[in-house]
Amino acid sequence: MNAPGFRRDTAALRADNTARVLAEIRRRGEAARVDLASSLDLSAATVTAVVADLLAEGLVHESDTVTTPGRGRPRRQLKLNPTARHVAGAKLSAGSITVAILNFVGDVIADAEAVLSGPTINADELLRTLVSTFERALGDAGLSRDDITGFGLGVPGFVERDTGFCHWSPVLRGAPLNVCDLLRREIPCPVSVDNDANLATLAELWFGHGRYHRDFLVVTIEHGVGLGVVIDGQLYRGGRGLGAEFGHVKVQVDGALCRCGQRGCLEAYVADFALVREAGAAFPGQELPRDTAEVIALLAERARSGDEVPASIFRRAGRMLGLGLANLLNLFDPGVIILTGARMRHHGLLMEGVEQWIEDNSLETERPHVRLETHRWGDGLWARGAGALALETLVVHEQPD
Amino acid sequence: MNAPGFRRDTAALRADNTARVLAEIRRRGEAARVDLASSLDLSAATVTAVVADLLAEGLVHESDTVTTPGRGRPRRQLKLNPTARHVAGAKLSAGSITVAILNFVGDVIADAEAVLSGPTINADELLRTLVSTFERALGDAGLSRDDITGFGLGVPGFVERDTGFCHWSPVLRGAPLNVCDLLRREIPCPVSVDNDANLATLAELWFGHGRYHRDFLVVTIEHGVGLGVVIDGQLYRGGRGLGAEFGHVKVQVDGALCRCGQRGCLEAYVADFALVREAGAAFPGQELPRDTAEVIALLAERARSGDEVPASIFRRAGRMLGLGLANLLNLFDPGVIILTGARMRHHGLLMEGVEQWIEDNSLETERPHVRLETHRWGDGLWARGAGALALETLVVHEQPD
DNA sequence: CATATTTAATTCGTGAGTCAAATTTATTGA
DNA sequence: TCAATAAATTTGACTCACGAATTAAATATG
Repeated sequence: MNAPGFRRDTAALRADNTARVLAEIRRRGEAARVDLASSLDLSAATVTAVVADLLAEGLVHESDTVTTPGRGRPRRQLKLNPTARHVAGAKLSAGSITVAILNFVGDVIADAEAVLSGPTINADELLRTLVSTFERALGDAGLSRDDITGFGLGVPGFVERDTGFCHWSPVLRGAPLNVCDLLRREIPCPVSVDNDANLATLAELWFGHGRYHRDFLVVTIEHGVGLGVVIDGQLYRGGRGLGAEFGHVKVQVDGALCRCGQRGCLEAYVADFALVREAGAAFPGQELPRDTAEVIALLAERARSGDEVPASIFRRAGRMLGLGLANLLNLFDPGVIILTGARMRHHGLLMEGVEQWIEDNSLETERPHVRLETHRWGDGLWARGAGALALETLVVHEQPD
Repeated sequence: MNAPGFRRDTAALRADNTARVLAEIRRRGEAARVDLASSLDLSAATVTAVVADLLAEGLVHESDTVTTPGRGRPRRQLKLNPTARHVAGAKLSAGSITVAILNFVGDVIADAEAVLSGPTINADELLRTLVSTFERALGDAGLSRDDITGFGLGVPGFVERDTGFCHWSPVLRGAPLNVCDLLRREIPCPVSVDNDANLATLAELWFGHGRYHRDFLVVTIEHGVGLGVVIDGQLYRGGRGLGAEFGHVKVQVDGALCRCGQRGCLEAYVADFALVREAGAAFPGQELPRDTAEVIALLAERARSGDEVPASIFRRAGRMLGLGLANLLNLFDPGVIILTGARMRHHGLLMEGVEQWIEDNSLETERPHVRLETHRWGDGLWARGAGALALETLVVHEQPD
């Protein structure tokens, strides 16, 4: 949008206003035309025209529920037609794939999960498992492939949304690889791929806290550390499409080895694998559980019960995270940072002192401090974000109507 | 632009296209209508209409020079009318103030400099010196205050452009302070204030290498370390207007003390004062020159002649800079980084190994590497950028015509 | 030298968008 | 039953950008 060479004629104007109306209705759940006019700063006439088109297309319904705040002609509430479109959102994680089916409103109406053969897979297994899981979710939703008009997939690692190119992933072997092309073999509708942290951010932007902010950051802490940057209501992916790689920001010169092969990455101190690695050193000779999550739970338990060594592991991780967050503040100056991801379960341990650390390491102004919002969302978050990605492309593609 | 509540009617469309035409002419120096149409992806009819308005307003002139590339009707080259408007740009540095007068094209037609009473000044001295230097420059240009339609000022430190608020500056005592309000007392035209690194960036964007890129970073190394971020052709100032504070990004946990009071800031390793501090330790008991630049020149000379201690100072600075730059790559993924500022004179020493460092510390992809462009611009850079800031506000303000 | 060719710029007609103002619609309060 | 009120729609004026046709101004050509 707004690209160089974007033709700014009146049709584009209308398309833009239509998209804004649609987004506003989704944001509010339901809204009367007056609401839209005042929120979007459009004239009532324009809103009427735009809405008329949307009603004719069947994308929006007029609800009869007459909410009467006083006298005067009652406002007709507008809602998105949930069944107008359906999209699928999928997320590749270490060891599993989740697929969700979303309706036009953005509600998850069905989902399915598959366990993978190991922590990393190849392209072949990705495609096979993805399709079968997709089919299962479709069955649950009572839909067929042709009912799906958009497919979004989240992949951890260095993924370019525009091209669908995956340059490196901790989960997917065989990179560099064009994931979009791969999926298109089996999926008939438009396919989009993005970094998983971007999808979590999209979910926040469309359905979560982000609806009420135009500029914010989302930091995800799970198997890795991810970042999503929202600037003026839009997800920012970097100048060439591969930015916001927070997990591989360096927090230490010649620091700990990261799974990406570099040294001193934030992930190498904060992510699952880093904590597990430390656990190995903390309990030498001791048998540790196979499952990563269990190791971390154990570590957390011991830290909480006063054991100094595991406590220091979390302390160091928190300090590095704080350093990284402080740097984000310096560079992006957001009003809000949303922290999310599974690791937020051990939130207390990790975040202990982080806020103080941030405060100590960011410039002092008279302005209100940045707000840190911790958002422990369900696993659905990721897939829902992938669905949002699909919905996004959907809307864009539909504009030339 | 594109703010929530931005009314997208046809008038805004025209205003936007007008601004684009103006910018394109300035970018190219001169251009025929066909050029504009193809570059901006507008129809010839639209360009004719827009240009007609600009000609009528006197902002643009049609040059008679008939450059004939072949047969056919010769193209009429369009140029900005240099004398259509005049603006002033000023820059506050440690120990001096520079003021430049720019014509509508963006050429510096006069400038003046004043030496300050010391490395830091108060608001009173700022205003007094600024006005007297401004008057001198005006005299040189043969203009009066009323001829100036915009005034831009660059201040190092934490400065908010939107409000004109200076939260902290290494040069200006008495912060927090609203610099815009201060200047308005004496300057009759619209006043804008911004962080100095942003102005250098604006200068690159309007007049320098940046004209050929839509996404890039500018890193300034001088008394401090500054950053400017250009996203999609627009200067990005952070979510709340105080972002891109590269100099105070932390490159070391509990690191060297910075003049801002925090620890581990990049500036505390790379900036002038950091090098001088190190020089003091490198030559204990030895008498060092008073002047910062001289100390650094001495340091550089000894390093070049093989003295290991001063060499290590530059080496460490370069390494920290490399770390910081690598982090910028991870977060912004620019295609180009422009390095500028006075310290680029010792470019060789500082940059030795930095490129390697960056490469080692950024993710490996099959894409072309980021391009590092070193741009040793004259001192006029800053003031010219301040002028660009003034020109920018000018154009925006003129749109509602 | 007259004419065709080529390219730049302008003009004109059309479709579409937005807006403000007037109008219609639906409801409440008196 | 009838004003008052507020939401939604319709109407009319205006502007914009576009494409096609037209005009303008040069060069090439025979």
